[in-house]
Amino acid sequence: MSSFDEMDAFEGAAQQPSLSARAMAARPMPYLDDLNPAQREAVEMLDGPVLMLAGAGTGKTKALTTRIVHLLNTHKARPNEILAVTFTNKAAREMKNRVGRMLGQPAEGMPWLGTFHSICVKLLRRHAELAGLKSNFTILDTDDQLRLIKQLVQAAGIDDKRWPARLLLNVIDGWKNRALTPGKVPAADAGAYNNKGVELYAQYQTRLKELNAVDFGDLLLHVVTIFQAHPDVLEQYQRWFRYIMVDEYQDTNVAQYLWLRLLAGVHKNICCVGDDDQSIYGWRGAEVGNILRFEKDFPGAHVVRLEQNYRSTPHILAAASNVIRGNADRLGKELWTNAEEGEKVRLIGHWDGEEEARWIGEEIDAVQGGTRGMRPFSLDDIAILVRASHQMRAFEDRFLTIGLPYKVIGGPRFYERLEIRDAMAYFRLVTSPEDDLAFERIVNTPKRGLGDKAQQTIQIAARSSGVSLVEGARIALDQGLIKGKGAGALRKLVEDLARWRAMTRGPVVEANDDEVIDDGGEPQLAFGQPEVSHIELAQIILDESGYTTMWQNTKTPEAPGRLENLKELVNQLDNFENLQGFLEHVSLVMDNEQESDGAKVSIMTLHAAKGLEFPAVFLPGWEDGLFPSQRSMDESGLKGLEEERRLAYVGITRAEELCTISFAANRRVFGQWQNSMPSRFVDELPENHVDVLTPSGLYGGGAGGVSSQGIETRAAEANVYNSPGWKRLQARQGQRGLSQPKESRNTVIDLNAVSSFTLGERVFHQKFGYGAVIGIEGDKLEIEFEKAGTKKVVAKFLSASDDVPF
DNA sequence: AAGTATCGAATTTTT
DNA sequence: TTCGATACTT
Repeated sequence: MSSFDEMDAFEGAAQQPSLSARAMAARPMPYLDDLNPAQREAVEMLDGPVLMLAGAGTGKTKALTTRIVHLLNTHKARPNEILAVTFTNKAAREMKNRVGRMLGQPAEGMPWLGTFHSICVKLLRRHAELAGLKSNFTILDTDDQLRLIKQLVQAAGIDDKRWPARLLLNVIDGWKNRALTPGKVPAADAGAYNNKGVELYAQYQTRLKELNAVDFGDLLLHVVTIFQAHPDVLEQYQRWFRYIMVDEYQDTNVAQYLWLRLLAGVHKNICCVGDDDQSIYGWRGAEVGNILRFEKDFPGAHVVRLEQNYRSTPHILAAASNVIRGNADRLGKELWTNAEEGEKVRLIGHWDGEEEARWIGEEIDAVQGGTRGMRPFSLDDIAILVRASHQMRAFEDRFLTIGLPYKVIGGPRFYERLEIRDAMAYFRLVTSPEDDLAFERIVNTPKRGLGDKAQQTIQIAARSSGVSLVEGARIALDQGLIKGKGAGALRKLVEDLARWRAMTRGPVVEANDDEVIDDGGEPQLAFGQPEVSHIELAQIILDESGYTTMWQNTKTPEAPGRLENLKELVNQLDNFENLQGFLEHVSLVMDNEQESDGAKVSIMTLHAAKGLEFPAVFLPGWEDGLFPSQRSMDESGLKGLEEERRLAYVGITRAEELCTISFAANRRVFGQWQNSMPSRFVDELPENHVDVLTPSGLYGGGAGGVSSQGIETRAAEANVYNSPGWKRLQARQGQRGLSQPKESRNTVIDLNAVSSFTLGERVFHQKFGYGAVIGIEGDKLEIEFEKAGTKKVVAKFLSASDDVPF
């Protein structure tokens, strides 16, 4: 499969000539009139290297998509000759949609628009043998990776107390990000991980090959390695991709950079879009240097700056600009806007983290109601952006108490949840019985009485015969090596797996999709097997394996949710032809946007907020040590601080109309009280664009200046009042303030909530679990939870415990 | 092999 | 404080 004629047909471009035909027909270029001069320049400069420096909110996606349309319209390239790379599936999807909309038809004919990883999977499946793999290799998730590495560490006799496997994983990932194969790791770095780093890395790679598996880093690393070792293969692609476009270039790592350079080697038509000021993934291997060096890397490069901002008010932009000015290594950009003045950025200090959460809760109410002299905001318009996810908790607790609907964005994602991974491991094992990692994951889940010893026996049996673990288990059973109740359970498991597998071969396949990848598997018709759809099969697997039962018998508060998720997983299968297609999809597309009903405040990390925008943004926790993060500064020094500053910049520029920054003098960290100084970034806010608010409470509001002097006063105060007695007093005052003035809550909630619970009733709460009602105050109930202690909660979030399935 | 206790650690996480 | 992993107990 190396000729490009085949490639052409394979990718579906030939079957869909209509796209290019249509583009050809579209003579006029009205889309160009929608652009400002800078955008237009970026769109029309099609040939040669181009760096599009696009500040926050300057319409870079628009420019990027228009550029693609323009390429097609001017016949510079056919849809399948354009390589357009993004980092996230979401970005890829959006681009695809927008291009499709502009062309007036779905952009299905662009097979090479996707994430780095999904494109690399395509390439690697084609040339797998050049990397010592079969083209149906599996892609491991972090869980699998870690399990594998742990085994190697153990085998090497390393004390994983002192040298956690997790650390080695990070080291290896780091090398892969830098495109370093074991042989290429520089001597200076080889000392990592107790001097065994490189050795274990090599072993790990060997093991992956044995398993016919790759990790995320490998997807790029293998492709780069193949390109470097096989110039003929590289050249085909170099010639094929006439135009290359890259989104979020500031986030590329070395491997991605090399990949791009190699591919752009012939035509040199590469257009990178990015913003050096928004590089916040350095800790993950991203190299700001890539974007800073662009003009050197690609001689004759044109740099276009997109500086007109369509998102935020001048005050917000001024605040952001002033903060980011503190960074040294910048390409330089100044955002401007035609927007109305609007509100100044608001700054407020609080006594402690709880008060901060309380204040923000009240402020959201005010902003929502249209007080503050602004238009009323919907809860969907409001976001709280934190530096570290543990900060979210204070807000969740507070919002739960006052009944403010919220959603946490970017927590553990659907496919990363324990129960989903378990279920997927079963599916994996059914579609590919040689998937040892999947087997290890579920042999004893649910409990089958197969402990360490039994599993070791299986390992040995498998290894001595050179077969998969499933086969090894069969052998071990036949030889009577496994005893006790485990034997029966294991036999059942092995037989079940075979039986389920037989069911997958039912006459289900209707191969018509344009992306069918022939993995060499032979679709056979099996006779005598019941005809079941993959959806039914999935359900059968979960039921017959006892996995569903296991959760039904679990009486922890989260069990019902897990069962829900499993149901949702089975529903998802509807979108796929078969289990295999589903698994392939999931390994790369880990996101699953669940639409929620009703408007909700969003809570997320600053990292998760990149690329998003909200009319009103709250930025809490601006304290030195927390933000900028102490660890970041300790580990990466000035570089770390600058990345933190970019994070501040990203945070501020998410806001369209209202941006509120806050900090607290005291915060409970790991159960210990700590006091802290306001963030140094607070000092970098420009005074004439900032309104300093005074906290509403009686305490903690003494100082109010933005100057560092005022700040020091505050810190001193904090020390004085840091005694336990004071804190108890504050806590009590806080409690009183809580129940008195706040009765102006959503009446909707009140109506159906008030009388539905009685004293002493047993109830269930999504987050806190089971408990009993010990007090009622309107729609707020005091609940004594079995696990979580006594809490005040709004009735809306409770259900009578009988509702909950066991 | 499974349940319980104890100890230790706790940024950020696009794929 | 809470989570998780490990070690010890039954």
